[in-house]
Amino acid sequence: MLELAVLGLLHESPLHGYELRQRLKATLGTFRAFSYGSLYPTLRRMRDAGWIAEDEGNAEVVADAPALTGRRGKVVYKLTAEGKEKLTELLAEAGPSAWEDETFGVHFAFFAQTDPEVRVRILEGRRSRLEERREGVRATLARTRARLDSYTLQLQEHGLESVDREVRWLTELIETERSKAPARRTPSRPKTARS
Amino acid sequence: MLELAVLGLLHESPLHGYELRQRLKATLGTFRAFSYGSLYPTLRRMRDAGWIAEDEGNAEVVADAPALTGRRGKVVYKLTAEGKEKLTELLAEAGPSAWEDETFGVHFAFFAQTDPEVRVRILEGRRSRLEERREGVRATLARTRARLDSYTLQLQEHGLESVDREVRWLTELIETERSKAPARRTPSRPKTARS
DNA sequence: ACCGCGATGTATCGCCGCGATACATCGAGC
DNA sequence: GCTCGATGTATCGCGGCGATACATCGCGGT
Repeated sequence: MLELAVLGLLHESPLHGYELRQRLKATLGTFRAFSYGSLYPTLRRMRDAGWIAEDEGNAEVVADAPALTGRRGKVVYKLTAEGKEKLTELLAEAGPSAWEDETFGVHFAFFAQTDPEVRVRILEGRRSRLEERREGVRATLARTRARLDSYTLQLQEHGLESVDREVRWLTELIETERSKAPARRTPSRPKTARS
Repeated sequence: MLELAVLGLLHESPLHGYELRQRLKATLGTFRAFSYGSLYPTLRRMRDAGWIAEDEGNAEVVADAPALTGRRGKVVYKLTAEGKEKLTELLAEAGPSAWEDETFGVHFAFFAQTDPEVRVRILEGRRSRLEERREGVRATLARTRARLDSYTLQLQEHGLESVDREVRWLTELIETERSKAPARRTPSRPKTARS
């Protein structure tokens, strides 16, 4: 969700749309771009919801250009108290919504602001989500393999390897995360064998 | 685009929505799912455009259940002549639209039905698209690296590696493709499949 | 003999995000 | 003096998604 990303970014410092977009690119990299076609409407929505406020102050810049049709100046946004609250709430979210394809990366990008326990739960959730998908695809593939041409097959196998790779990455991250944290009475099973 | 996938699948045999969805899963695997929320509206659109036709014939099944509200039977779709034409047209598409993230996989899945020269051009286009993105992200990363926390950094680097991996995959495929084809000379005029 | 459940099957709704496009300002370099 | 690319705000249509609703069918369990 773009909202979390905007909240997370604005938590560091007030920004205007264009900067927000640059920061989004710098923060999410290959993972996601977020076009203006998403950004501006989202900003509007968030402002209407009261999570962010437009920080006027560059109004003088406008002064020298009088009655120009829709003269627009920079619009700087900053977090409101409700916005901070919402951010905290979203950051604490560790359920399914946080391990979806599109969402996970955003949550991960703001892990520095996330509670360590929540981090592990998101990581594990994401991993099982991926493992489920992998098994589903593997099952289907086993059933239909014979009927598929070589290109389709290669696509499937490449995809499966990609998923595998991400699972391995997540496993590493989980281990690092666990070793960083003082071995708190682990509520989840220490070494869940194969899933 | 879902349309290409549907056309490609129906080219093999007539199918109804549910089967189409199963085939979609079996064909695209991890790459994409395509929910019913996309499928049915698309089917409607394609029918209205005249690319596919509803193959009635299971109407008798309905007979024994008289005035049931919205009694629905299977709706089998098959390709029309225009649909076949459209499929040929889409399969010949080798321009930017074919190397987009969401589109590429669908094109690839139907490579068996695609002209060998077009295959190579799609593969190469996809690869440069990915390389461009990678360089862009690398540049941004070099500029901002110092300011990023370790999680953001890890996300970026994982993403970069994924892109790298796909580039390598594509390179292999291109080589295989070239060695399969009798080393034809530089394609007669790029035809620049703009659009 | 009955029931429930999961697979089969069609369909819609609201939301989100994308790419394209338009418009406007500004500094740098030719 | 001019164009060009970066900075900047904004909208539009559309394609896809997840959730949801509804209906039928065959199977296994009790």
